[in-house]
Amino acid sequence: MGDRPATAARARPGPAILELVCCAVVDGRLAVLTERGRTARGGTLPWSPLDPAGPLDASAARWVRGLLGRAPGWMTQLGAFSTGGRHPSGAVLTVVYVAVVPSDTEPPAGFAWSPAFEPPPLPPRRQWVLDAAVAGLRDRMDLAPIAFRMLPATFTLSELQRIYELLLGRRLHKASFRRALQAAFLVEPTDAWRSEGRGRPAQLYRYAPRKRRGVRRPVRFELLA
Amino acid sequence: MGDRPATAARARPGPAILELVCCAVVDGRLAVLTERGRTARGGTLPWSPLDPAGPLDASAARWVRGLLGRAPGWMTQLGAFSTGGRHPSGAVLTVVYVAVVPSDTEPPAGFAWSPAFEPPPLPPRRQWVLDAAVAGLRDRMDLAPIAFRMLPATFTLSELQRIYELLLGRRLHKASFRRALQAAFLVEPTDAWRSEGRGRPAQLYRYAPRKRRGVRRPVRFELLA
DNA sequence: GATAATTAGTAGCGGGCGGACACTAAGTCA
DNA sequence: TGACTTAGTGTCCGCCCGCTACTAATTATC
Repeated sequence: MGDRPATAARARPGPAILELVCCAVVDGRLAVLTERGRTARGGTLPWSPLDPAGPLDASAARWVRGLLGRAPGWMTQLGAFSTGGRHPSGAVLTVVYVAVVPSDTEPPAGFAWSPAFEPPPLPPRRQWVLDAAVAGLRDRMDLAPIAFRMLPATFTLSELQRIYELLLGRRLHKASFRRALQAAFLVEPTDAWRSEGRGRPAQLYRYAPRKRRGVRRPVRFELLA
Repeated sequence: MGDRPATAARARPGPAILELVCCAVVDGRLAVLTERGRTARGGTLPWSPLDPAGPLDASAARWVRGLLGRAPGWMTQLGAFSTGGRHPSGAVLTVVYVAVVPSDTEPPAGFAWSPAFEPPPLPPRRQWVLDAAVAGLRDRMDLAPIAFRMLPATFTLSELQRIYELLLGRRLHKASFRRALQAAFLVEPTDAWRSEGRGRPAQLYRYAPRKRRGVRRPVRFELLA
């Protein structure tokens, strides 16, 4: 297995595609963009043939921007996976990207928001990719402004906290959440307030991160295995 | 192994390859496995044509095991990148894997350990991949037993701490490091001691993680951007 | 209107963790 | 024998994080 063929053409794989897990919070639940009624075995995720010219991230960004009609709030590559030869496109290799968009993003024609935690029946490989994508969001949300990009330009701190709770899958304590947020210099208050249903109106904030260079985490051993 | 015509690459994605960033601690420095004298523009990383059958992780694991003569201590996929059409194989897509092996691993014929932080001249894309790989190790070493798998079966706690310091790029405090390690139930002492040069002999430990279910991290906002 | 209910936001307490210093232990080297 | 080097531990202290309890401001209900 360590040998190389005389010509690269021998092991030439079939075409590769891009696949997108696009997440948003819709109706208070985490939702993912799916193409409906695509195959008998279940829905598909948005996909596109891969443009091999230029950086992959740039190609993916262009495609997603065209698909959604707007640039995603945040996007990253999840990884490459073999399709097992079962993807409708005939591709054997798929590079999966994960994106988040604000709640008010309209799904493109032919697509719909599906609940990420009770999605419509998906083929096992795509279900696995979806789970991995949500886990990837959860793992990175303390290093990248993922939650902030799932919100409009101004938002209440309760809305922000709800996004964190949805992605983390557990309740958070209000006071602790706000204290940590304040210490991180990530948001600044606006002079606007919003009254939503019952209860006291909430102040609106905007995402305005300050410098904060060189925050060194303590070493932690959190491996469970 | 000449370049593939640009038209063929544009018509459909050309072949893809696997590329490996294999790290170890050699002579007290972080080292990466490189193939020497491969091209005039600089060294290359180990690579192989991609086997499109079966899961990518399994294909990569088989290849790396054959290359090194032993299974890597730990391995994960870093991501997929376009080569810019400049890889000697003619591939336009490369899937990069990162692996770590213990210090006593002999480089295969034609390969050598190069210092990861002052590597031989590498083409810019490969240099970028190498940097991203080291950063990936640093980011994941508190969630995966990366440091432990760069050591032999038994090791001293000072050796373990030195691996953390190399990957994190900063000194750690001995007492704090051991306290956190103890609290995580990751190692157990053996009854062997090792005297290395001057100073008091150090007790040898082995990696023996215990259960530790459900350690919930506090929410932290560490995004700098 | 008065009162309850609901949501927003803050104050303060207490435990635990992590960084620092200081110390002991046990070997090598002159 | 004493200086030096490395291993390993005890302890203090400040800060972070979770919790409880409180105030503030609006809507719903009678």
